[in-house]
Amino acid sequence: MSTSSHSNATLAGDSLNVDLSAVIVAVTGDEPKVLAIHSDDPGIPDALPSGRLESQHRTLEAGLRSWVQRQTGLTLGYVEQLYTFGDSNRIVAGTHAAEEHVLSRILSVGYLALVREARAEVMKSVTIDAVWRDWYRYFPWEDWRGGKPAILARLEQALRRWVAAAPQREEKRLREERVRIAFGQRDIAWSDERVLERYELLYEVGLVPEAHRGLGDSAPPPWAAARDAITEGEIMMADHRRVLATAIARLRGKIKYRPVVFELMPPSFRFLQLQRAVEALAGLRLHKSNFRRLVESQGLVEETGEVDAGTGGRPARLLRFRREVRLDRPVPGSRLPLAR
Amino acid sequence: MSTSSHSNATLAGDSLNVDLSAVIVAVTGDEPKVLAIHSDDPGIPDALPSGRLESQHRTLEAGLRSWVQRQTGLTLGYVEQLYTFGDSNRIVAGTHAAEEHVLSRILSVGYLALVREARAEVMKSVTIDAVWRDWYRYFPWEDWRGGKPAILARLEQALRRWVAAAPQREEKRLREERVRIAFGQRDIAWSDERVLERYELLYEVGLVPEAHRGLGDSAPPPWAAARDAITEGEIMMADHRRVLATAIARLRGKIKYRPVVFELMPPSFRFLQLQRAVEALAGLRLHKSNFRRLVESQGLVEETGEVDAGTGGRPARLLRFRREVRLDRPVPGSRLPLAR
DNA sequence: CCAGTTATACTATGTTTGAGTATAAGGAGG
DNA sequence: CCTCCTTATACTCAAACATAGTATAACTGG
Repeated sequence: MSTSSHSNATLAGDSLNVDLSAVIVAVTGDEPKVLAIHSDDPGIPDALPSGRLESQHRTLEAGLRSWVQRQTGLTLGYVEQLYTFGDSNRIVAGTHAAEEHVLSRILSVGYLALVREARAEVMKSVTIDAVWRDWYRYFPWEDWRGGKPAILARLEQALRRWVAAAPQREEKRLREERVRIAFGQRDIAWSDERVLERYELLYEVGLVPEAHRGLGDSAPPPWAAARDAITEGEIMMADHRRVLATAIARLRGKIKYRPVVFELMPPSFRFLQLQRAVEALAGLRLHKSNFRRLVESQGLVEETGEVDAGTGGRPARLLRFRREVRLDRPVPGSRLPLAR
Repeated sequence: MSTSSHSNATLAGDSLNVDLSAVIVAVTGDEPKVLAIHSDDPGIPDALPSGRLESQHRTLEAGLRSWVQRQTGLTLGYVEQLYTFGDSNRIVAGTHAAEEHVLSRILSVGYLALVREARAEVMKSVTIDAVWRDWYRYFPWEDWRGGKPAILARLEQALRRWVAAAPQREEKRLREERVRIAFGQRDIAWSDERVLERYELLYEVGLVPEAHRGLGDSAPPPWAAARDAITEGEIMMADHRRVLATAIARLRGKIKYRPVVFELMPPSFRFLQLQRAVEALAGLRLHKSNFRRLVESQGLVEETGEVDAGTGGRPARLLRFRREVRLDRPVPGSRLPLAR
């Protein structure tokens, strides 16, 4: 680009690229789904829909929407920025090393998008293959709906070995505490929201295959003895699994105080259907009548007047989301004790 | 990349810069403070400490810390990413216009940092002058500790004129609703967290001077009749006021369910002092004994054993934050009714 | 018509919050 | 040294909300 060889380059001698990637979530039946770009080549892991920020994109969000449109055919509705990742991990050597050791730093802006039920409307272009995946495919330890997931026993075993392998006493205590908080042991309860914390701990400990990627030392550490432990939980391209973990954590937090689930529901639905959707996202089982009361007392839904037979039991009244409720309505209790 | 004349350029013909800016918060006495870069030239508004991402910066956060260190002499502790702004508003004409109409897009990553009480340790270098400012200087309508701020009456009046000036019926209803939610009118209560929503509404309506900046039409719209209304609330450089609004909103949300206030407190403090700090941030008065009960019941503090006389009343026991409490500990009530 | 499944109503018991009152312990001014 | 002002701390009581149920209703499939 004109003048000197590095003109207009922010990072002298380097180039700066911005990746936009989207975690597009839907709920089908009882399963939380995420849209993934899948390659037929078995060696290539799934990726999130993503692309580079281009100059014709007016805003970051517009750029994201246009990439998703191109890659999946989907037009996004609800979109929310998640986080901007820019670690040195993401500084990768340029493809043409001959060009004076150019480093290309990648800044990656992650987004969360919510769409209504996964229909067949996803495009299958010649080169790109977008598929809906159960998100627990990538995070099997996050689904507690059927009780404690079996894989956790193995992970916890490996984590205990890591704790035991600490060089000093103090270091050991710190490791112990981190595991205890992230995975809810002893007096601390499992928290559905600590998805990112858990993933990052597993990454750091080396219990997740991408931790040994591109670093030469591809041998797993001694505490990851059982080979199974590190192969469960499917890997993703680049740091997309981390972005997905961020998205799950954010969404799990948000459903507790904002009525965002309705972005994922069809126009009319049954109570239990709504409950199953929330359970799918949170990875937890909820108490039926109390959940019902919660939703009713907040005035989030109204009856459509219709009834759904064919559920295999007593027919249910169909509900719709009350449009009058602002999407980002805060909870009644402000958590701070206000004066007068 | 490479090959063509636009080698390594993400944005063909353009260059991409990343700005890092920090909202550095402290509480002194009863005032919420933010660190601002102040120019002696009266025509230049305050700015947030900020700088460009450089290639030697390993991570975005490291870049931020190094800029803050350089500009203010402060070494940051608690830091949290806020948001990445990348609107076309921020695409500004390059300094060397001769160079084939180069546009330089600015991406701006905002951070929130919390530091202990504003001490004199802020550096005064030759060129840069960092000062602690009461954050309500920039957002006078956000401080309800002394009752409804006087300026709000004027803003609401102007907003009513804007609503009335709507071309159609439906548009009018929409404007009415937005104002009602953002500013807490009718049946909706004022929410301390809707800082950004309020600022963006004022911006859109043109009640804030920066809305008419660089656009030629520097004349305020008819509904901003009273000139005073649009001059209150001090302006900041670029979109820094928006970044600050984002930071205040985030912090006000966070203090309700995470014990982050303690990042702003001295090593030991009185109960009322803690309450005043929270009140300063939230811009609201709190109920004394209920606040005390809340803090005590969560086990956030412990007595140091010492006592502080000299408060003008009965001497108070001094407290300290209980280190055992994890900083990002979630609240007990999960807001979802769990099963079994 | 019986078992299984889903829907919906209702209830008893506890915990948390909102809004106080009451009392304690200092300083300053007269 | 008594009174008023300020701050601190303890305690109370009712209303609101949450937890963990039970009970009953209404369908389907075999």
